[in-house]
Amino acid sequence: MNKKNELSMVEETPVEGDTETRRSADSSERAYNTIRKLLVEFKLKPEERINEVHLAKTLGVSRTPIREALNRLASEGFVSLTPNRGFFVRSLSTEGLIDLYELRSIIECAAFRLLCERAEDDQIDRLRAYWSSIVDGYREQPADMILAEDEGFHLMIAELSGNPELVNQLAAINARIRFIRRIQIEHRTHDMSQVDAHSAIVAAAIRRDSEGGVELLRQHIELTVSATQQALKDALLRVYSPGEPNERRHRRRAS
Amino acid sequence: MNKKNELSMVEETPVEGDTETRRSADSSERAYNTIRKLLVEFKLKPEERINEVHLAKTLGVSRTPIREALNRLASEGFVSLTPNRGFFVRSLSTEGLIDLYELRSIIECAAFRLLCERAEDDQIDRLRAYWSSIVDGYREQPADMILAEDEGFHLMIAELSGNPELVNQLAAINARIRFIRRIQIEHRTHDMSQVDAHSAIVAAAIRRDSEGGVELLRQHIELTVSATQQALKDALLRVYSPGEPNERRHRRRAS
DNA sequence: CGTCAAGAAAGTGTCGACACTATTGCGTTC
DNA sequence: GAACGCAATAGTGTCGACACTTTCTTGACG
Repeated sequence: MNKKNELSMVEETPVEGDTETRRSADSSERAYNTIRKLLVEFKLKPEERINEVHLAKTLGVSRTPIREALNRLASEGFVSLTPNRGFFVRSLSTEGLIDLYELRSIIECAAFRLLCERAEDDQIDRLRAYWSSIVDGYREQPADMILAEDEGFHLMIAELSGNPELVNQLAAINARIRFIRRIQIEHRTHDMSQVDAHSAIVAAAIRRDSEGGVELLRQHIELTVSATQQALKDALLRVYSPGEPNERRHRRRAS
Repeated sequence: MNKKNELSMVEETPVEGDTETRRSADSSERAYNTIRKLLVEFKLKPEERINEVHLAKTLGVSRTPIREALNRLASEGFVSLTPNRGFFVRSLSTEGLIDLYELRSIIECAAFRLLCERAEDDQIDRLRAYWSSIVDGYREQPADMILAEDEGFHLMIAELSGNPELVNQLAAINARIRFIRRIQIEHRTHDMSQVDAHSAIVAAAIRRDSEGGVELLRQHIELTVSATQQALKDALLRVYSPGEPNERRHRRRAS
């Protein structure tokens, strides 16, 4: 069997240098983070069946924490579970992504409205301060940094809505679209417009211009979507790169 | 042997009558459903620590499926996980509930707008047909039935938005507030208004009156919230009722 | 009497093993 | 040589066991 697979490039050290049977801190949590990263980076490919034993060996743990992680990832929509057949990587169509962005837009716009209604002045000022603290040199950051700061900005809006459920939802959505956002950011197609948009949104928040801010947000996100669609095509192309056979597709008997 | 504690009133038969070592169909799934029901019905009380071994014995399975179920329930917000200390039943404050309803309102209103924009005429007609098929005798149904039909109605709106993510979100939210909705429905405080509201919403959908329908929905849900707050108080009262001793859960040998 | 420490008990986190199910591969039949 | 079993293989679902951590108990000390 070939398959000294491409997964081994994971930076997680399989086993710590400790001869005794000392268990590592929290296998389940580490497994969760690692697998999620694999999914996010397309190391595990859409539609692919996930082999638990294989993964367990790669991460140097037993199947138990792997399964716990996969269960969590399943309820978060990263993978799906078919009884007696195992976990499969969620398929990622363009549609699916658009749906997610639409959901994100809904959540964020609603959050902004609530922010305008409810947030204290000093909270809004914290938003302003946060953004102005990172706006300088925003473009020059590495992609991961930009991504984190952008997510932070939008999450802060959700927080200022005063509804923690909105924060949770947005965080979950972010996690699911992060991989493609990173790709998109690396393209750097519309950097400045993003910076401007954030500033404009802050301004709208300060004057508590609910409808104006919502419109800005909507456009901001919509702009991202169209840029993202192109990025997605590139990504998919890269994933299913012609070099790889990648064809042991699972067919259950077609009736 | 069996301690016959209060959990055993769960209808789940611990072990199937099969002499051979045949495993039951899907322990994990059954555990998930059972535990969720326990949570929904306050058999497991807010803030309470969940004892895995105990639960495992009660359901007649090992801890593995229990833990898988709990992990799922954790990502769905039913329970929380503290490392090395285990799972705890999510505390349920009135605020938390209001936040959830607010989220629900956001999702549903957005779904209705999308429905007005995108749904085909025959889809909307299916909504109308579904509602008119159950509107007769709606009041006379048992609470569980009403609940299911009401959820079905609202889910259908989400489906007609064309965005499956909205359906997922709404379904998840429904699961989390179901327990209190049932209690509220048993109170039967505003039956007719609910029936009327649904009919009015259908009418708005038919004439694709986006804003009108949204307003109806918002009011409909808001009405539910206020009715629910009272129901919640009753429920909490019942849970922590002084009448029931109910305190030998994990009180091992009182000295 | 309160408080603190050490030991006991209870409980979680992970493991390796094994039963059961799905899939693959091979030989047989038409 | 395609379709159909049927055995071999691979992989998931669940279990009981045990190491490690937290919580409770007990008893010495102030």
